[in-house]
Amino acid sequence: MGHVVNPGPGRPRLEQRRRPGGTPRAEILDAAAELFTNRGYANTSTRRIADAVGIRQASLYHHFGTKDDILDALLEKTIAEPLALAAQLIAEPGDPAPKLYALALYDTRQLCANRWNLGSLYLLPELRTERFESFRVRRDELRKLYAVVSRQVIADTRPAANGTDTLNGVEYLPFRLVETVINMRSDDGVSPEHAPALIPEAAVRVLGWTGDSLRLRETAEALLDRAISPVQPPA
Amino acid sequence: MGHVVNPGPGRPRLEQRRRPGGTPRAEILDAAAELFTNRGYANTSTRRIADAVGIRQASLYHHFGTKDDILDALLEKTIAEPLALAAQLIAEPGDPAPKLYALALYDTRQLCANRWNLGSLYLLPELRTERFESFRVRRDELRKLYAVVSRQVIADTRPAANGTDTLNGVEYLPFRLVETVINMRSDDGVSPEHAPALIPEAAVRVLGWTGDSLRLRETAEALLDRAISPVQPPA
DNA sequence: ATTATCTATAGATCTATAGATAATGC
DNA sequence: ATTATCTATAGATCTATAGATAATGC
Repeated sequence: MGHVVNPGPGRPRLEQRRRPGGTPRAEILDAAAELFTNRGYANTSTRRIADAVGIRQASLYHHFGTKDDILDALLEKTIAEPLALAAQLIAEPGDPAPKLYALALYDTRQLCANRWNLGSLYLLPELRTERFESFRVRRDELRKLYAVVSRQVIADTRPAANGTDTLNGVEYLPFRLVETVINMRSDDGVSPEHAPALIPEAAVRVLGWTGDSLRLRETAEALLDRAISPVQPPA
Repeated sequence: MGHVVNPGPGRPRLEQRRRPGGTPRAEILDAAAELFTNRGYANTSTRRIADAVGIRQASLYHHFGTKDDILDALLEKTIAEPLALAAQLIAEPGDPAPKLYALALYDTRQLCANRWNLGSLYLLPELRTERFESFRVRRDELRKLYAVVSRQVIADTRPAANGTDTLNGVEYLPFRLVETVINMRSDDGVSPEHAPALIPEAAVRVLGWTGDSLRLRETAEALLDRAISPVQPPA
């Protein structure tokens, strides 16, 4: 009763495997993501994570050194792809507006589509501790890349406004607009259906960009197709 | 050593009073706000709050029934004034754009000026529990009032766009824009200096409003002066 | 009598470690 | 030999309650 076919080396579990993910590590991360987002990080005990996976509490420590390591792994997964995409788009030639739109669209879709709303953990005061320094630095990089493209859009749209005194912090708004998807999802309990059509558009408009929305979106989608496809394994 | 002049009835404290606030309750709330925002709610023990106030851990329970009650009191204080202002502005006659601008300006200023960035606690998963139902309802009301004024601004600016299919969720963006001040302040460690000049303007522009910024701001400031002054005690 | 504090503690956690055990694969 | 699990537990919390104590004010 309860014993299952063993999937590999190691003593078998007492209970059934009950989580998506091919490895114990993936199962633990999925269970932790659900519990952290629904009940809070500090309020989720390692015991409870283990229960959700179907292993004993102490067995978690074979896969992660500390509870903080689990949270850090989850946060890192949310930031890696947006960061890579932003760097890639900036390195390419081309108009900045479609780049910003593409970046915002990709992030918005991810924030809507992810199984758990992990962005709701970004403001956890726990992340201010030294343990999460590396995550904070990487998120800071993403924020800066958004600002770089945003300044390019402003320079492109209103060349006269390039003086420092007219740049009144508006370059940081596109990133913040994308972040609002986290709050929308947290409050509504479901992924905000309008966000992918709304947020990227607002991100360029708030910078003063005026132009044809449909054409911008098409160009951005094309950029995304080219940028993301090489990431897929070559079959 | 450490005995002080007693401020009222009750056994005197062993330690000095060390917090702003005329009452023990106010001292506790200030200490809790600092600790909750800097170290996290679940990571802040009642012992630590008491230490910060200069009383014994058990003495907290004379002023608050549970730890959750402390958090709830802090959250309620952040929502009461914006809610009253929003209701008042909506009840008044006049153009909607200055109303929305005034509301956003008031909230942005509060979010910047408050001693602690309590908004960073709004996404705590702990707030999903039944204990905080009443806070969630009140915050929901504020969100809805923002949407009401936003729809009026849209109807005023583009009467043709009033059909449901063209209202694609943009009515909720002004509220979300104001919320971004919380993230700015959390990431920057200081109050975002540009926010009061940036956010209210973005809130109306994102709805398609076009017009003279300076005049809008003046009208909104006048609205605020009239709306807030009756709240002050009549000397 | 009322108020605000104190000391002491019950009872329930929680994280992480030590060391045993049962698989696979060389 | 390596891997992944298990049992058992040390040591450190943490919230809330019970009941005593020292002020003020009627």
